[in-house]
Amino acid sequence: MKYKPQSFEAGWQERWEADGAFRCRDEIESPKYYCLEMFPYPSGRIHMGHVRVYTIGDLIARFKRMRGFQVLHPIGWDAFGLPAENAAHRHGTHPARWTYENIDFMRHQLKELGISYDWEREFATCSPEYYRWEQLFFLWMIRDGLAYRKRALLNWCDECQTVLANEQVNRDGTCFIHDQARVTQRELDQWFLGITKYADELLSGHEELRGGWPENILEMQRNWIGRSEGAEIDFPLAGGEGKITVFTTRPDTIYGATFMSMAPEHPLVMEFARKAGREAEVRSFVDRVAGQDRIVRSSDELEKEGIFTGGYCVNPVTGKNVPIFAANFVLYEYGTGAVMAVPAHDQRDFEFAKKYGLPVVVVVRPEGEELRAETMGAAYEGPGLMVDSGPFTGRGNEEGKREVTLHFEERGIGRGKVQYRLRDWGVSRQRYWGCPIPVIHCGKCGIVPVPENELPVVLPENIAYTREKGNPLAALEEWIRVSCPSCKGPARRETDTFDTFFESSWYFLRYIDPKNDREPLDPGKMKAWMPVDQYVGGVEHACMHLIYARFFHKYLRDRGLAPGNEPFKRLLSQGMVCMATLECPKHGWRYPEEVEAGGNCRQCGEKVEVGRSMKMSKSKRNVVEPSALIGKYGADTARLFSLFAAPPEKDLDWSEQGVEGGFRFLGRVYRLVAQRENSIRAAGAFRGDHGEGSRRIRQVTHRTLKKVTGDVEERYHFNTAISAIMEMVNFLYLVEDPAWDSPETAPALREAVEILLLMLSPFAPHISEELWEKIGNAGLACRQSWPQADSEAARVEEILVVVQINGKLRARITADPEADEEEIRAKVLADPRVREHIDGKKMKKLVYVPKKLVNIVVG
RNA sequence: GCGAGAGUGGCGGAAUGGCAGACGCGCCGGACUUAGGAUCCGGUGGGCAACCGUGAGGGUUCAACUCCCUCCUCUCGCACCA
Repeated sequence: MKYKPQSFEAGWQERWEADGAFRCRDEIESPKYYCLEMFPYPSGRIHMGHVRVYTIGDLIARFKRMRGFQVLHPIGWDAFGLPAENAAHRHGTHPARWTYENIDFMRHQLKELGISYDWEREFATCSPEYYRWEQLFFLWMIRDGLAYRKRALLNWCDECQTVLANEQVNRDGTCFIHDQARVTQRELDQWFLGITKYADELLSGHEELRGGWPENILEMQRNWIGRSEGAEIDFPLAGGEGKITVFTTRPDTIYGATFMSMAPEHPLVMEFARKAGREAEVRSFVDRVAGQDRIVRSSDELEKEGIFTGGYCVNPVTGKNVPIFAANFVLYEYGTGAVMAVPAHDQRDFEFAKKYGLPVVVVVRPEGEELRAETMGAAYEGPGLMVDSGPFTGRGNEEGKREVTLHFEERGIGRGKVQYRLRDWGVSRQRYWGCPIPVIHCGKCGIVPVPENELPVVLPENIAYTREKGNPLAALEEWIRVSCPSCKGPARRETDTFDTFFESSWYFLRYIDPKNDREPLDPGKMKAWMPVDQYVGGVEHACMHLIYARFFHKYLRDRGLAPGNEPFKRLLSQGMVCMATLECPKHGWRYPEEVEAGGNCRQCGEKVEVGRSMKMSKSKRNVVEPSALIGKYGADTARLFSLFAAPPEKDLDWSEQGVEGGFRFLGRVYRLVAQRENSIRAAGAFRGDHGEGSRRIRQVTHRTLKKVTGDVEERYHFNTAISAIMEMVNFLYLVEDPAWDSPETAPALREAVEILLLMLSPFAPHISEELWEKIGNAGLACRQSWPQADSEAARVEEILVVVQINGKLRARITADPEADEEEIRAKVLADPRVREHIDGKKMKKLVYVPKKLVNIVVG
């Protein structure tokens, strides 16, 4: 009679597989439902974050299946990426082998959790059968002018002889492997995708997503795309040819532009310095700033710094010469990399001007107030009237923005411009373990796309990991040397590979048609199955992945492959899994198993300090191994606790004791049913009430069913759904023994248990199957229809009305559910506790909230 | 600095503007038992009480955890967005 999940969970997993319970046919036979969780990077083993996201997705998938939908619930592997190469360097394992071994292990772990995937659709993005198609997409993008080449600055480590990701650069600007090596900026030709062409649509698409996506994610994307309206203005160079174009959102302040700031990386900076003989000092400033970590450079703490380049340009409206500075806060990647500085009306410029003694000229003043440059303690960034602005003086500054821009357009020295913060997507990576970029470099013809019929360009896997430095592909001469598809002369393959976000930008489409070897995607199937009805994943992908995937989908839509404008109808972004940290004064972070029950370090016996709950991470050792957890409590407990401990979008605090509670609850369910097994089997189907006991049981059953259905379907409040099920179980435990065998109540109890097991099935599927079978049912529980709540049975015979006097709770009365206001009012006023509070006082008001509350205001 | 969130018992958390603390953990008590760290049953915000209690202070309302304003603290994201 003991609940031993280890004795039956694996058996049910085999049964599901054998029955093809989660296989999804291509042909749609009932309303489709596409439930997708963000696919994992095969890092080695799954962690609690995975358990959480896949459990949430599985709950939804299983629920929708029982609701009669044809559910597509696939899984695969985001299998290209840096860690595989790092592992190769560290342990000498080939990235391919490392990756496929990890996949095998993690697949096993996911199966152990009992997630209801259609495994027939599984793929790894590192297989040529997958990536060949994105090579094709890329060729289309080149043809459509969406993919183009541009020089871009990258982190370069001389020791590694390769480009580093931002995360591989230490804070102090050194390499993560060679902490003596200074990371420098190097300009390389890179492939870019013109995502900014879709910037406006990515923004306006939010209208379609509103309601289905969390508002905070949309907000984050909005800020990421960062549309701003302003103007480009040309500043001629003083005493020479050429001009510098700036972007500004404040063309109305042009008369106050007293200097110009440029990004230190801007090529013109050194040019000015050379001409002015200031090369040495400017070079040292530029090197220092460029070497700074990006985070450091963008930090608020960073003091605004700059250096005079030696160059001047001319303010086009005042005609005055303005000095050009290189400044650490100007970003090369945004706008034109140069900013007109208006110290009176921009705080950064103000601080900069004060520091370097540059003139401050007021050109906008708040209405009805004076503003004097000499007495200003900070920039005035608010609205007002334009002053000292030539013909625009006296104009409101909002109006001025438009008129100044118009004026420039007429003179041909400026133009209105919408600028995005979003930048085009650089997809080139100088790495081995990625999808080869299918182009060939020919000395004569330049860049030549690999002909479509020669795809895929297969990533050669027969490489030895002896080479320590650089991209191993670059050393594979036999692979690199090809003849030019165009002139047949000698040429060389591109050795860069794609950013791995490329793979994750369309995998959700490929799941619909994973085996197609004639074309990337069958448009008919796409039309039938897209969009993804529910996408589940972490908030860390709010901007990059989710914007790239939306962009890709829009591009494929334009190519006629993907239907609709948006790929993900609903998004659930789940919170992090956190756990308290344990810190030994001698040994630092401790794993839970490194600490004795009494709270002392196993190694030294010192008292271990229990720290606040933080995101689970190996480095802090505050982790729980899913497999260990499943081994001890079973998959159902792991799942149940993940869903019960917090609502999905909030962070979840892991607690071993909480897990125990979940296990105990499932044990209670198990014993409740297993102990009554024979009685339940013997009971007939429910055919109508037989008295008060039966009615009461059915009332609880159907009220619970109603609540659980609503919580899962409408509110996505899985934790409260579970607590409702717990209440129902508590109730069933209080049912007296004879009732289980009495013909009056047994059928209602049988119905209660069946509904209980079906409700539990998406949360804790294994125990539900086990008990479902135990009470004599043949088919799989997960294939049953979600039960229908009988609202007649759920009806209560009495309602509780709360009585407040002056807003304070003073009494409770019960009434007939059909009672009208008159009856309830009379009943309330007759209540002795109410009389006590109102007698002798003047009744000013009586508020009646139907069937719920009466509030009497007395004076 | 900007942006997004969150502050409710000892803990995780409940509560369409309508009984604050459902459910679970922990703790306390009881039953069963040779035994209990199993199981079952019950109790459990503070205060002797009137009452007081949802980060602090204001406001709106018959009624505020919930709406509005000011502030504090914490978490997350960020590319100083000109």
